[in-house]
Amino acid sequence: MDLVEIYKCLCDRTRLRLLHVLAQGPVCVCHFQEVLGEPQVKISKHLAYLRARGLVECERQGNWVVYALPSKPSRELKANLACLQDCVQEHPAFKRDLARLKKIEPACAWVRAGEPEKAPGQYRCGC
Amino acid sequence: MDLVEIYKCLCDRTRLRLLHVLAQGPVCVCHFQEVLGEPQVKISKHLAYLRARGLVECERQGNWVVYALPSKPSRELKANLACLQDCVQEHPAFKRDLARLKKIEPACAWVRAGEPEKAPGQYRCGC
DNA sequence: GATTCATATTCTTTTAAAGGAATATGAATA
DNA sequence: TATTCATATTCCTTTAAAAGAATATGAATC
Repeated sequence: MDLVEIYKCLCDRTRLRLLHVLAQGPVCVCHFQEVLGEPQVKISKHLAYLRARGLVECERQGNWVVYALPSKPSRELKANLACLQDCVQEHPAFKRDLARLKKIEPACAWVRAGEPEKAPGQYRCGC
Repeated sequence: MDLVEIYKCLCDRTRLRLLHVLAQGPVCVCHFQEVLGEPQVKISKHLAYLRARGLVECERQGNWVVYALPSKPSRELKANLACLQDCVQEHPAFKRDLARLKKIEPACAWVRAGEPEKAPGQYRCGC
C-alpha cells in the first residue's frame, strides 16, 4: 500500500469522517448516512474509493453492507489512522459524529455481531 | 490550518520528499533540485503550493531562497510531519534523498547559517 | 546599465476527483 | 414473480491539480 495513496484517501473531509467513525468498530452504510447526514450516493462513492485502495473492507449481511477497517493494516496505515484520531479529537464536527453514532449504538451492535435480523424494524437495520 | 489541507499537501510524492528533506533543516531551492533530481519548475511550484498553505516558510538570502518548516507548526502539522518521518524511514527513495543531502551538507551549512557568501562557487551556492 | 544567476509565474494541456441525478444490482419479502 | 429495501454504478458537469515550455522577477556582478 502506497503512502501517497493513503494521503489521497485522507484529503477529503467526508472520507476523514468515515474513517474516524470506523475506528469505533464496523458500521453499515445506512448508519453512515445517519451519522454523517450526507446523501447515500456520496457515502457510497467515498466508501468505494476507500475500498478500492484497501483502506476499508466490507462484508454483505443480507441487505446491508458492513464496512470495517482492514483486519491487517499496514504499518503506514496504522500510523496514519492513529495520527488522524489524535488530530481530530478536539474538532466539534468529528465529536458530533461520534455522538450520533452512540445514539444508534444498539442497532449497530446487532449488525456488528453479524445478527442483523435481530435489529429493530422490518426491512430496516435500525437506523 | 485545516487538516484536510494538510493531507492535500501530503498526497503528492514530490511534496513528501520536500517535507522529508526539510525535517533535516532549512534548504535552498537549488539544493532541492540537486537532492530530488527534479526540474526547477516542478520544485518551485510544489514549494509554492506548500507555502500557500502554511506548511513551509521561506526567506530570501541574496540570490537564494531558503525554505524551512514553520517555526510554530500547529499541533496537527507537527503530528503529521512526525508520522511522515516514521512512515518513510524504510523507503529507499527517501533514504536516497537524505544521502544526497549529506553530500552537499557543507554548502548547506553556510546557507543555513545565513552566510551564503561563504559558500563555494561564485554566483553559485555550492550545489 | 547590461548580463548572469536563482527562483517564480503564466500559459496550456491533460488527468483526477467531487457532486448530483438517474439507474442498476442483489437480497429479502409479500 | 413482483415489489421493496439497501447499496452500487453510470453518466454528466465542474473544479483542482500536475507537468512542461516559455517568460518574468529580483538580486548580484561586470
